[in-house]
Amino acid sequence: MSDTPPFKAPIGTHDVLGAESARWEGLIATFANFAHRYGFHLAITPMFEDVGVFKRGIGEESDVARKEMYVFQDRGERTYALRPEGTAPIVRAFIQHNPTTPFKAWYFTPAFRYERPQAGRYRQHHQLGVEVLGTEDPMLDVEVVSLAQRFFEGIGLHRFRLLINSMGDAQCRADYVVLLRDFLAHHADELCDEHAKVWSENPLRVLDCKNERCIAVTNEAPMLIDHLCDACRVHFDAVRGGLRALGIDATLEPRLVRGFDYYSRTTFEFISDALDGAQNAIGGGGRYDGLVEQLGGKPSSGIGFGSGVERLLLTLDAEGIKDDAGLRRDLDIFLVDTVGTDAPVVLLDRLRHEGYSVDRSYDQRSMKAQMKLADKSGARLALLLGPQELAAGEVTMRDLRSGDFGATQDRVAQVDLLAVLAQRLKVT
RNA sequence: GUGGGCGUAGCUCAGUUGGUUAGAGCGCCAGGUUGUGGUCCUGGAGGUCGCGGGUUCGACCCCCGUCGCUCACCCCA
Repeated sequence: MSDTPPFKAPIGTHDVLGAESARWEGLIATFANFAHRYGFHLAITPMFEDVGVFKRGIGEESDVARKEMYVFQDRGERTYALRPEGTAPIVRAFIQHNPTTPFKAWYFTPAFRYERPQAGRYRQHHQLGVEVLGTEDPMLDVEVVSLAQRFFEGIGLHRFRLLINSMGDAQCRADYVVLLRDFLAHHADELCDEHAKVWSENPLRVLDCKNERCIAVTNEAPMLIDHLCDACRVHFDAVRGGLRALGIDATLEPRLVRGFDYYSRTTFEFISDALDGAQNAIGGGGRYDGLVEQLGGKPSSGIGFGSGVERLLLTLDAEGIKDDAGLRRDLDIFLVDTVGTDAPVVLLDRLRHEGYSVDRSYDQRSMKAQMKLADKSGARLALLLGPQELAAGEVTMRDLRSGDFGATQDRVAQVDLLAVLAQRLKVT
């Protein structure tokens, strides 16, 4: 025994094991399935990038870039950052490889931000998301938003809302910010303590401040949605029209201003009404028509969506959804072995080769103990292989889910086993 | 970075105004006769009471520090 304290997972991180990881598998598999249906392929990019990828991408002034990134130097003195979000790396890869467009990628990735952890917020969290690069067709906005919507519905969520807004393009947003800045300058002393000082640095931030005083001021402020240029207006109308055609209810929220600088035109956020904390956004995204150029590529538009896995799980709990889209994985078969020869391992190999999920117990436990394990495993069937069966070339097949205590078990000849299993395990 | 709450078995917690061998439920292990689960019964293993210091004849309990967890602000997923 050592007298040093045991190691623990770093602050704000957590291990996902056992029953919890089964839920993760379910969510990820479901998302992958939806992404494939919408024509996306999986993109895997490095967990760390040149720090500039993120600084230039999300904006040097953003909180994330300023104080939340995990930045480090490798032995070659290169400065890297652990990815704080999923979009910039995909865009960097898009520029580097110049694929044909539209380039549609989905991802599952950890994201790292140095923040104080709290409910639904971690230093390492995980996101599921999609990105589409290379076209500004508003139908893509509709597809991305509807993919998110259908995914949330698919995992069983009910109590959530979709908020949508347009941030305009570089030109009309800049024109609007002049208006807003001018307006705020006349009301600076009425803002909340925080924004009274810093409103000038990023006037848009004031719009989504939850403080009553800021809200009172901004209620009278000009809104970007009323100052879009014609092109942005037409684009946004097309997006909203498309969503309406799909029966997806998107509430216009002129105050919706997302944190990263790269957003333009369509922005959206999914809010859960089941989460009562401040961390109630279960997903969000938008268009980033300037980002590719920002990172050194040819002007090219893009749109994406991301959702936090931990927060989705929290939301499923809050809504009382136990089944997680029916993706719990239980064993098909648990093998009980009291012979202690090679026969059981050979049988396991055969069954697994056939595609069944099979487990067994180890360390020569009593049959009673093995049956308890079989029960806990959730397996549908127990196969018993003991001296009697071995001698007769049979196995005993016992149904573990037959509700009553009546023993529904049969002896099956080993030569017939696969055929019988196919029958028994086929229909659920 | 700032502030509140909490740290007792693997988990959820109890622990009387500080008093001697620290408890429960669940979980885990083993039994309940002759190879069989889910209910039930019996027994068992398992705790430096987060860590360090202080007060005291005596501290799980009081004080200080520290680390960790948690919740909130900020921002986001």
